[in-house]
Amino acid sequence: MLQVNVLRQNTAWAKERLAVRNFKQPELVDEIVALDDERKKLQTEFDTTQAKVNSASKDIGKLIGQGKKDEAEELKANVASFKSQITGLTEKMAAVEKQLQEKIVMLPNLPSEKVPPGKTPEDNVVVRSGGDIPALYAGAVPHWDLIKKHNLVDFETGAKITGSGFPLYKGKGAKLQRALIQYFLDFNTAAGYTEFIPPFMVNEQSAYSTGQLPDKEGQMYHVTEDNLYLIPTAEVPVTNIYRDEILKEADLPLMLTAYSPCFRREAGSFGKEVRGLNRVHQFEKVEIIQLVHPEKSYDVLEEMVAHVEKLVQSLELPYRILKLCGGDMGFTSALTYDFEVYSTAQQRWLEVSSVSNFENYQANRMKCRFKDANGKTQLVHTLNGSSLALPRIFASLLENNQTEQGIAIPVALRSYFGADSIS
RNA sequence: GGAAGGAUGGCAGAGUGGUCGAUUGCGUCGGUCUUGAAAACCGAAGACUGUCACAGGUCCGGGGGUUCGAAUCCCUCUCCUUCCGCCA
Repeated sequence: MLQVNVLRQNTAWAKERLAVRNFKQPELVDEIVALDDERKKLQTEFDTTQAKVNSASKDIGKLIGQGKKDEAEELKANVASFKSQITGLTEKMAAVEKQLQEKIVMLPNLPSEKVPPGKTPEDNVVVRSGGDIPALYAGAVPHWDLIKKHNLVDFETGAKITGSGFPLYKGKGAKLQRALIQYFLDFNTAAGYTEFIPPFMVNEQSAYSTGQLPDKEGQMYHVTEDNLYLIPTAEVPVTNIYRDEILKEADLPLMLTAYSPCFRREAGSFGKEVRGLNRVHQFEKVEIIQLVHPEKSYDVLEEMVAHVEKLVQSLELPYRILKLCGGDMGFTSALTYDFEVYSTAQQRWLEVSSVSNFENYQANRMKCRFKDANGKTQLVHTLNGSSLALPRIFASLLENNQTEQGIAIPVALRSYFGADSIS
């Protein structure tokens, strides 16, 4: 969440920034500042009253020690009036704090100055592209047909076991999936990331810290019996490793990577959008996460984009990198780059990675800080990105590499997959 | 699931109603000494809030209660450890 002090000191600027993402309630900023002022006023009042009680209590202790029972009793009577004031103030403060909290979590992150204006995905800006779109042979088909032909994924049985959107990978399909995961993790750890396998369910607090709650409640599967959520991305458990921690400046940057299945309810899409592996309820993903010094986060964002770009290049896929416009950015992000690969048989771009700088938005919710050179505690900046999401990579590999003989496996993957092709 | 015992500052570990925000040890950071380091000695270090700066307030797993006063007593929740049961 945003820091109230920042809003107080830069109210006009904050509203301007929120307008970039077409945020509809700029008046919330004023309301939040006003509530915080009210909170401070009550707090001061509370503190001075409490101070009186504290000093009286000390005096009572001394008087009893000296055997002056009567004087002690007199003081006790005085304290009683303060107590009722304190009770009233406590109630008021709790009410104000509750309102403040409710409103401040409704504010999304402030977009960075680098975010292009715009409302829809059409307004995203292509910053780079690479790889060649292959010329497919006449009989080329979309990945769902290739999957059938080579018996790689069984959607129907997945639907029988669980429901639609829960693919059952089998045979070479399962092997390819495993090869990709292994390759991605090796690629990330070689670049200095430490590998984790996190819990696949998180509690409320963790989901709240990274911003899935309270905003995107419906996106996650919720196990009500134990009040746990199935993770929509490894970002949630892995970022939360450092919740409520005060790190040393020398610890930064922390570079973390993790494989996990991801569970998303994603209601509302239909048709081509969700055909095959384009959009599913359970998918695999390898994530990279960094916790960094605030001054470095934008450089690190570019590094992470370059890292993912190298990975995509090594898979020999045609890709482009988009800088997301204000209207298309996630709630907690300050700047996001999306990676898309071209799915040649479907003739459409598929998002395979999203790399974001959250600045201190998540860190403020998580209370993740570090001690700087002057001994001051500051919030860290957090970043994350997919490196990479599996299903669409899987789909585009099949589509782009299909020939009349079968499906060619990119060189980088061959030792992991154990073969040059699927035929 | 049953039984018992725990949760205190970076770590270990005292503290069972009043000068305890907390003894001590280790670790950390300064300084002295040293060519440098180690050792030794001296000293400094918690977090949050708040203030121009002080002051003040809050924090001993979370929440609630008793009391003039709670790390300390009571209730409750969570987590951990050990034993039993079950189990990949």
